[in-house]
Amino acid sequence: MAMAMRLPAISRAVTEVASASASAPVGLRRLFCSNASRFSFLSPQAESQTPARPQAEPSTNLFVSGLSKRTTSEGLRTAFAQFGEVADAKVVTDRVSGYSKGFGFVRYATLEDSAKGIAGMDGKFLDGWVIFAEYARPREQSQPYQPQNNMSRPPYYGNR
DNA sequence: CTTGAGCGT
Repeated sequence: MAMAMRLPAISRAVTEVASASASAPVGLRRLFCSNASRFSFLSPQAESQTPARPQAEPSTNLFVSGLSKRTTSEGLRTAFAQFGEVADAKVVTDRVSGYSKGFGFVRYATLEDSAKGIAGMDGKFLDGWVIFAEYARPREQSQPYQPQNNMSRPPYYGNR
């Protein structure tokens, strides 16, 4: 009775690992599959079909995630500067508390440097955490601060 | 103020 529970529990765990690898972000997926997906001659369709998580096109700007919440913008710049000229490095912090959100951005001076930065830093350790570096998606809103929530509707307190 | 899977006030 008690022994019979063990085997299903194991196979369930295996299934969960497999599905986690399938639904994980591209950076995280490298943990499970490494570069094996590059050799996709066994399943040629996998290459032509758009994966669930499309990668951003190459840019000088890098999205870096998996950061320790103790990693600062200066630490980020120092780590990535080994592989190229860093024009800007920024750990994203909560506006009110000021604490790191665990990801950030690194902008290199050139596309060549940003490619070397990904190659050199993606999957590496920084402050005790495995970090992921990939090309950043273009920002959704433009440069000056604009609240994404439409609070523009004036308050209305009834008559008069 | 350190334990998340995340694209910037």
